[in-house]
Amino acid sequence: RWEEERYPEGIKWKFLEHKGPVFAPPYEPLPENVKFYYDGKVMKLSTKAEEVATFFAKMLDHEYTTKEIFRKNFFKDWRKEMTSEEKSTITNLSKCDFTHMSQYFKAQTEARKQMSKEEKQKIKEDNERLLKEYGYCVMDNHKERIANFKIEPPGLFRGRGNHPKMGMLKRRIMPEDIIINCSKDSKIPSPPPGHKWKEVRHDNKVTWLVSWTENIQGSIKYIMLNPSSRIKGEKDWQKYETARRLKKCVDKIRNQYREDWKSKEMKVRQRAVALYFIDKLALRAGNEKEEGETADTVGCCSLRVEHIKLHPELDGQEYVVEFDFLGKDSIRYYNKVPVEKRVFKNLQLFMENKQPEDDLFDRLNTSILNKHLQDLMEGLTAKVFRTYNASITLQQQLKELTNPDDNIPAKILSYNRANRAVAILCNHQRAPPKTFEKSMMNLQSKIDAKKEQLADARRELKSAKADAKVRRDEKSKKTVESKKKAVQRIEEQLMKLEVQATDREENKQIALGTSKLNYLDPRISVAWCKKWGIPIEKIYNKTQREKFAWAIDMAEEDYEF
DNA sequence: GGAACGGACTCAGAAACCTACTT
DNA sequence: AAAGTAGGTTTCTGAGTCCGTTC
Repeated sequence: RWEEERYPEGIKWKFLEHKGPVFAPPYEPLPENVKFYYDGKVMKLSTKAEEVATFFAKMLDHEYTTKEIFRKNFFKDWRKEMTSEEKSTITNLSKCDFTHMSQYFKAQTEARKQMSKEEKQKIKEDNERLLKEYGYCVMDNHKERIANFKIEPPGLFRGRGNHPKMGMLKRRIMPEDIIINCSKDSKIPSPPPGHKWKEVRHDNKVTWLVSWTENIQGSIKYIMLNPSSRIKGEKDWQKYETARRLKKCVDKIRNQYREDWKSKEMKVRQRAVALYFIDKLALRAGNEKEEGETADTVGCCSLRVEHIKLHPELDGQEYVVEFDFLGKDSIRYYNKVPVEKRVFKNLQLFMENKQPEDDLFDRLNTSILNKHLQDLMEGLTAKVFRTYNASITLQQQLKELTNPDDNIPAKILSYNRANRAVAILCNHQRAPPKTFEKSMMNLQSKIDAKKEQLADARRELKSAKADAKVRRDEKSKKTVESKKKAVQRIEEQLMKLEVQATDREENKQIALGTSKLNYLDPRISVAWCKKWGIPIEKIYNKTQREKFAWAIDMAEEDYEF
């Protein structure tokens, strides 16, 4: 039971043994008959140049490949892989014809789909073997699942949003790039034959097993454990405990920042207004980013003047702030929020004599803000507000929306609605599924069919009743009963379908997964299930139940966040 | 102090994959 | 009964937060 184990400060484990990473399969050159054309003429590429060309060919249908920056970055990196002859011939990407290669890959995909059962079974078994050998490690006394034991294969970098580095070549990771972390007394994983690890270290103050430096941003990538592991679960639990501590002092903090709106110091005022946004709107902290290295996105502290508009009055409301900016993953945040007069006046002050591209909070950054929060409560940082507000919203919404008389599907709809309220708060959006319209129509026709079926069943019941009135025998009574049951059953089915339709419609552009997995104290959901007799499987699938195992056996129906 | 940087960890949506149901 | 589809699940890897160190 991991909940009971304790480690000295900063120590993450005592024993760690694993098999090291699985490398991407080596490049397989294209068959002779698959051609690349330059300027209308067949051209045989060197293996290295060909490999990079296939990365582009595989993405040909994606709109990425039409973007100027993507093409420019790709072409620059591709040329680095070319022989000098290739370099002198291939000077213009627009003259490159990858369509034959692209068709070949499509055919391959198709062929994979068409494989016989036996072939598919064999692949499945191979994967299982790989998972069994490399997918687990031993950390202290537990065998634990590893999250990502496969090294990322080479390919073209695809950032999110308008990323300046899109299209750049993500190089192949070799054993010589890899740092292994494990305990001294474990069996140290061996590198592939003929290769060496970059380094083997024994650092039990960190949780990762393998790391390497990626070539696009120069950042470090890690292999770590699965969410079901002790080390992740314990951390997750701690996160929610910190948020619960915030619950106890949030009123005090709110009073404090409201006072600070009046401060003589500009820095304090900015801090207080920013904190108000973080608290009220669940904005992210907003670290500074290096210009030109990433997409231009912001969070609270990095908001610029151009990201907000002030409306002294809008649609009958006073002091409205209109937010419009790109947040994490270049997801747009758009919101019109009535705020307190003091906040509004402060914002006007902060914006005075500034250009649109100037920082709104020019005296503030996340480090200043977090230092202040640390003084208000131990372990408090900006992101704790997101966790706190998400979880408390779920709890509140569940209380408000759950109708004790509802059946299980209707209660689950209520749960999803509560979940949705949180996703909206946290601005968790998704692109509407490509098949959305169609699937909605299918569902509607199912509903129509069910309605007809219900009408039929009701007619039959009516005539059975009439019949029974005349005959007054046991047999016709029984018929009435069974027809009644049929009507009830169909009504229930119809209701289920309608609930499904509502749920899906409301969920069109909302992503529930992120909040469910990362922001909602799972004990709230577990308690709710227990209270209303909802099977936990209706709320959490298998993976989620594994991740939240700690909460499932911890929480009783009276759990309060 | 505070900026710059490296490092380690959480959180993010898209895409690939799988499976159960239809046709 | 094979093939096609829809929708849920898993994988993938990029994008944040936050902390410690150094100058």
